[in-house]
This record gives sequence, C-alpha cells and structure tokens, in this order.
Amino acid sequence: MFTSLINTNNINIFTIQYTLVSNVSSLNSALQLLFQAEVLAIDCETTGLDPLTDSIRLIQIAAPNHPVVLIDLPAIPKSDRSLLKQLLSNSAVKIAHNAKFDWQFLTLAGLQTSGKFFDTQLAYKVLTAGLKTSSSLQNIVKKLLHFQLDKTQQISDWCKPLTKAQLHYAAFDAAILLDLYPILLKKLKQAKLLKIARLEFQCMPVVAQMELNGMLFDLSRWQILGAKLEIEKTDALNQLKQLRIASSQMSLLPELTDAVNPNSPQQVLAALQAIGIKINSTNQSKLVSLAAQYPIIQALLDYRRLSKIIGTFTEKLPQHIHPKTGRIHPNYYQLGAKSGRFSCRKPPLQNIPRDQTARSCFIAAPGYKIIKADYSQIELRIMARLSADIKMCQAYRQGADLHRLTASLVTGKHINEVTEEDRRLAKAINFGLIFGMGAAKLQIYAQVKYGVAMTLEQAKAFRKRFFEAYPGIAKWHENIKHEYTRGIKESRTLANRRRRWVNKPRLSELFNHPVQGLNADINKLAMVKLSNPLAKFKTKLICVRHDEIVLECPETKVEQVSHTLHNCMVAAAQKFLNPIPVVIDIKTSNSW
DNA sequence: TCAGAGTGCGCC
DNA sequence: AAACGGCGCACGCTGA
Repeated sequence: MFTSLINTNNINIFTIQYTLVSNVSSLNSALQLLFQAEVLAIDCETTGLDPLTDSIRLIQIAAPNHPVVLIDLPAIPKSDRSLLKQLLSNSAVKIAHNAKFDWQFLTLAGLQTSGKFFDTQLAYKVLTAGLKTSSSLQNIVKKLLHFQLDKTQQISDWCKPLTKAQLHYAAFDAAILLDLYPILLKKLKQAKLLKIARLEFQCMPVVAQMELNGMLFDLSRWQILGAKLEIEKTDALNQLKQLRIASSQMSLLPELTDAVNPNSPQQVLAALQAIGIKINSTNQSKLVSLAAQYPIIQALLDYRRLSKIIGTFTEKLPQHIHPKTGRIHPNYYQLGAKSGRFSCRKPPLQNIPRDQTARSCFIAAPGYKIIKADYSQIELRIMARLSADIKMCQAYRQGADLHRLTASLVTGKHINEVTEEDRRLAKAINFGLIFGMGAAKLQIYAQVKYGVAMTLEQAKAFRKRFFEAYPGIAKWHENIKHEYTRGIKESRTLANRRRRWVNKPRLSELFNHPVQGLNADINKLAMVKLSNPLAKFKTKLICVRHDEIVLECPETKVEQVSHTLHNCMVAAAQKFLNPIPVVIDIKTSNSW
C-alpha cells in the first residue's frame, strides 16, 4: 500500500545528502550556507530523554536544497559554538517535531533557539483536535507523505560512535520536516487554523521553560502531612473492619465477607447491599446522601478520599523530586486535551488537592516569592459573552456577584436576603446548568460538591427558573441544539480553535467546547504575553492550571511582576470577552 | 500472566 | 426525552 520509495521536494529516501561536522572549521563553513534559508528544520538526537541529566549527541539542521548538516556537538568546544548560536536565533522559521524537547536540550546546552517556530506535532494536533489519531512523526509522514518512516534507529545506542545507519536516520528525520511544513501550512490556512497554531507555537518555549523551572518542594513538611493522613486513613480502615464484622453476622458466608477489600467497588457493593442498603453503585454521588444515616458509609468515603490522596500524591510526589534540582518538573502537554486545554503528567500537578496544607508544601526558593493569579469565574464570563444574555452581562458590567444574583433569581429572595447556603446552591446551578446538566444530576452535584440538599422536584424547579432568569443562555442552548439536529462536524472557539466531532457528539460536549476551549486560548495568550516580562524580571513561570498562572519571583520585584502579570492576563481575556469585564485574583506568599 | 477496559476520584 | 465537560492515576477485575 505504501510506497517505499518516494521523491518529495527535497529528498529521496535513499539518496539523502548530509554533511557530518566534528570540528569548528567544517561546522562554520557548513553553517554559513544556511544563513540565507527562510526555514530551518531542526532535530536533536540525545543520550536520553531527560534534558536535565542527558545531553545532545547530534544536532541535525536541514534547509531546502542543502545537504543536512549533522553536528557532532560533543566534538565542538563550547567556545566554538557562536555561529551555531547565531543561526539558531536568526529570523528563519524553525521547524521541529515536538519542538519543546529540542528547545530544552538546546537551551541547556547554551544554544537557546528563538524566533519563529513551527512545530509539526502541534500543527497536526491543531488540525486533528477531536479525532482519534496519533501525532507521532511516523503517523504524520504516513498520512501526509504516504510512506512508512523507519524509526528503528531511534532506540539505538546514541552514546557510542555513530553508525552510518544512525547518521542516515538522523539526517532523514530532519529533512522530512521540510516536506511536512508546506503541507501542514496549507492545511492550517485552508482550515483557518493558522492563527491558533501560531499561538501554540509561541506558547511552546514558555511551556518548555516552565518544565525546566519546576517547582520547589518542601519534602519534610510533606512527610509530616503524610503521616497525619496515614493515621486518619488507618482510623477509617479500622471503622470499616469493625462494621464489616457486624455485617458478616448477617451473612451466610462470613468467611467471604470478612475478606472484603475496601478498594474493590464490587465487594463493597455486595457488602453494603447485604446489610440492607439499597444502592446499585458505590460511587461518591450514591453514597454522600447516605453518609449521615450510616456511619460505615462515612467511614468508606473517608477511607476512599484518604487513600486517593495518599496513593496518588503523598507517596508519589517525593519520587518526582529531581536529584539535580531538588524541584518537581512535571510534563505539560499543551494540546493534551481535545478542548485545547493543557494536560499535565508525572506528576499530575494540575490535580493536587486544593487543600491549603498540601499546596503549602510547594514553596518559593530563598529570596523569592510565589505569585498566584487566577481568572475569576472565567467560564461564566465566557458564557455571558457567548450568549450575550442581558442580565448576565449587566451583572458583570456592574461588578455584581453573579452567584448571589442567580440565588436571588431562583429562590425569589431579595438579593440582600441571600444566605451563604443559597449562594452555594447558585454556584451549583450556574456551573452545572450552562453545560446542560439535567435535574437529576443537578441534585447530586449540588449535594456532593456544595453540600446543598434538594429534592428532585426542587432541582427541576431550579432548572426551570434558571433558564427563565437567563433567557440568553436558553437561546444559546437552543441554537446549538439546532445545529446538533442538523448534524454538526466541528465546533470553534472565538479564537477559532477547532474541535472536530467524529461520531455524533453529546449535546453537552457541544455546549462545553466553546467555553472550555476559549478558556484555554485565553490562558495560552496570557502566557505568551508574559514571555518577555518573565525574562526581564528574572521570574520563573512554575505552573499553569487552566485558569491559573503561578510564578516564582525575586522578592524585590514582586510589585512590578504582580502588576505585569495582572495586565497580561487581563489583556489576553479582554481580547475575546470585551465588553464583559475581566477580574483577576492575585495572591503573593512564600508558598503556593 | 499481563494488557486493557472499568470504576472511582483528585483537579479546573 | 434527556443529556455537564476536560484531564491523569490507582485499583481490582477480566479474558486471551
């Protein structure tokens, strides 16, 4: 099916030309020829995957109509790399696949790449957001150039003297990017995605630097916290044991129920059913409302919460402290979510419990402060902007508390009589209903997340009143429903980010994407705007979380940096939300 | 025995 | 007619 031999613009799979340079004179004469090129494809082969401990073995630079330059970097003394540095920061478009990886290695080798970037992986992800497709170089080459890329050398030993096969592979990997570039560029233009792709490209070095920065972590404080949680968990487990013995007396098979594993939903369900609790599943939403009635259920919920925190964070986070920096450097994937949001892994810092005692273990280095800024109610503001609901827009323009307003509208109370519980109720209503939640889920959601109990009838009534109170939202939902019934192929955010729909999407997904996606667009734009100020103020971006940006800043510059951070975030959001005002909450302290 | 789907839950 | 969305990770369980 796939041709093994193909002539593309620049290369032939068997006749690819390359020049291996291992001394400064041959390096510089090879580089001289590349300064006229408007595009440069760059790739690095490294001794491993960790930029903080591994190093570059080979740099490949490809330009149209030139042999690929393969630079044996360890053979070039640091003092002889000035022309290379110059090339990597010139005005050419730098093309790379997963450029973050190469940027990090090059930066730590003192070869910071700057200027315009074009990341073939990000470009492909922007084009295919929503589809189930791999964005590996191999797959992209297969889909766009119609041949099978041989990656067997990728896992070869790059620490030993390089073989001809390795050099050929390395040259090819860089050269192929020159062929992908015009195709991806054309597709981006045709799909009106070039702008959003450029936002991603500009964001890339900011993300790359953020990973290198990492977060400083107070291990001893964390361990004290962990020990406390461990005690609480044991308490909960003991309660579960005692109560299980009681339950086993009612069972015909005590030897089985004695062995109930609290981590097994199946066994727990059977055990709870055996003592007469009528449930069909043991998830939080089914159990919360029964916790007051049955102590064992409270113990189970406690146990689950604590073992989650201990298993996922308390025990795992210390393993991610980097021996070289003493900091935690997670992996951020700027297009990790189909909506355009970031995802974060190893460790998942975007999921750290919001509990202040946990977060206070992430600390500023001596002489630094942590500045944390988040967008206030960004999704609701986006919703106001998209729906142009008159009451919602007016409330935000007047600086009113939207949750209080909703509380007043759905309960019929005067705005001054709204209680704290009413306001929590309104939060559940606002956050839930904009994405199309039904009455049954609203009832559960309000109980689980906000501790507000209501009957199904009340939930139905609240739902009805919400859409009567905000007819603009109801209309916006109607419009999307209309598109939905006609069969919709894609959704766009205001920044024109696209998400494609493969099968018939759920209606709620259609409600969600324009909101969640624009939130991501805004946060990324804010990061890009911050890029230069961060360098100027020697401040580190250390974490981003959907609507939140965390910086580590020299103590002496806190005021200027807070001010700049505020301005960048406001400007990014204003670009899309105008005339809805944007509010940023900023806090400065010694820890997160 | 081990990959993978399923359940459950931490975050926004 | 009714329907929140987006992640990553740990765990028990299933089936080839």
